[in-house]
Amino acid sequence: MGLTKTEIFSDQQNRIADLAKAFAHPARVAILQVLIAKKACVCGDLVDELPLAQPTVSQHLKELKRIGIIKGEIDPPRVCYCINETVWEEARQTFGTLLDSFVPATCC
Amino acid sequence: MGLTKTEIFSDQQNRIADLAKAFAHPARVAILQVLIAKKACVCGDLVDELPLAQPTVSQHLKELKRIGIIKGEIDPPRVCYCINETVWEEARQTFGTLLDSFVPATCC
DNA sequence: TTTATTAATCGCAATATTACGATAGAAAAA
DNA sequence: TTTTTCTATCGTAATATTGCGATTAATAAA
Repeated sequence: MGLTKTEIFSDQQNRIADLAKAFAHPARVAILQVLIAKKACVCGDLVDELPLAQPTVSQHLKELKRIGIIKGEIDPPRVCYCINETVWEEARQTFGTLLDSFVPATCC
Repeated sequence: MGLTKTEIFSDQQNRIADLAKAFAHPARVAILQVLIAKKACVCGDLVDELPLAQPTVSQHLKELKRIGIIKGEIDPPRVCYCINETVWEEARQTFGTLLDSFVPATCC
């Protein structure tokens, strides 16, 4: 089917999954790392930094914007992208809480 | 194409992406949460806990095993799944480091 | 106005993912 | 041995994702 049954999971579970998608592709990881490294926001130099075609980069940027973890400021003819501090913090909290919720115990 | 060009990204970037995939689907988030909640490892009750068919759950478990974040001990006819402490810690470190690497600055 | 520059979008092709019914396999229980 | 129980795998269908060439849109520059 390829259709995730989002309606049968909690909002929290769906949000975690969405936030994780921001990091679930190496190109998006690379994009985020570049945005972090260049403290100021990088514009279309992203295309130069990455071994991907411009439309492909643009598509990943769109996905990251959909998730909310980056934002783009239009400064024609360029667009300036940067990390969305609020959502980044949400991700930090979310994954922090989730990853800290496991307490090792004797198991299998 | 649908084919991620893994070879053009670093091992680190590919590993981050893979670890993120463990959390990038609400069903897998749910599975991991169940495994954490039942301190001991849960067997096939996962199917009862989740609103998904048994083959679907099995497929998600396979993906989680591929990533390494869970392990399954065969105890016929059951299989006992649990969090792989080592890989979970790797994820904690990985996402911790990544998410802490962003320092807010004046931007767009 | 014409020409660059930059980035989004369209359209397509290829592959991946998600889901599940049906089936198979493996071992315990009857 | 037959049956039951549990889980993996197969096969299939539907949708999603990834990637890119070509095009478009928007603005600045010439």
